[in-house]
Amino acid sequence: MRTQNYSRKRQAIYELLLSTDSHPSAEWIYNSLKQRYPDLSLGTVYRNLKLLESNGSVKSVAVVEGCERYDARMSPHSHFVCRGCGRVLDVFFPEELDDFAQRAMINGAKSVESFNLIFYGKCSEC
Amino acid sequence: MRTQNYSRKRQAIYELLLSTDSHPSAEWIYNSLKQRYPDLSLGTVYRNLKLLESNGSVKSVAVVEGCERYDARMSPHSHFVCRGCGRVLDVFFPEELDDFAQRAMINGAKSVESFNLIFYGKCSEC
DNA sequence: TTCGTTGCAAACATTTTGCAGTTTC
DNA sequence: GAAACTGCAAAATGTTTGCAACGAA
Repeated sequence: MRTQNYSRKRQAIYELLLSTDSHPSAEWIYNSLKQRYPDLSLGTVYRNLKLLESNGSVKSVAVVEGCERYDARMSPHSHFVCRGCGRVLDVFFPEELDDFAQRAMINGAKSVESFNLIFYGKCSEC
Repeated sequence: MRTQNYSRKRQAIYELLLSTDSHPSAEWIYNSLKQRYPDLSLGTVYRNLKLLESNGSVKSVAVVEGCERYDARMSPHSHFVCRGCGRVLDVFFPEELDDFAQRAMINGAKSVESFNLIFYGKCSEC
């Protein structure tokens, strides 16, 4: 990871992600911060999301309708994606799943670093 | 699903997907079939993949480096994506996972139709 | 004859990038 | 002052779509 300076906008993006559980897209973040930072640009949001991701500060949790969705909650959990409205909800799974993941037979894999579990269906408002 | 005619190219796309376990992208399919069908167009591949998917004949199993990857093997299993080369491997999980999926606590979901489990890591050739 | 299918190219939408100016340290 | 960061706009990318011609039933 390359050394990085402090950046007020990066900080704001990160804090916004920490403060919401809506698993926002870059665009959503951009629109949310645009009022407070009128000179914010979408490119900056994208660049900082990538940077925060490579940091391990945030994660891309799903791609919904072509848009990457991010989460700053880094504790192990998974997600539910509503096929109706695209909402992304947190799903907490029993610890057994982590064990399970270790035991999964994966022929041809040298190392397994992570996994991503996504449920699909309809949310209660759709 | 709208009524559909026989189409030689759709058939070829489907059979190609059945015959490989490489979980190809639209582009890969296009290049593979281009020799046999010199007038094949990429749009046709995309259209038919969507159609086969809405059919339930194939599935999109992952997005790797921005490309949708497809599978015609419809029995329940999941996938391993190599972070080095983008290879997609089949992963067969014990039935317990299906049970587990039923039990996952999903607040805010009305119905859960499916789930998708993807492992990430390095394959044995990377 | 009807309507599904196709090639082609243009359109699209999201994301990335080059550059010149600004900020951080 | 060096290197990181940013806005802007252009470019790149993967995918979708409109249309006129073609093919299947």
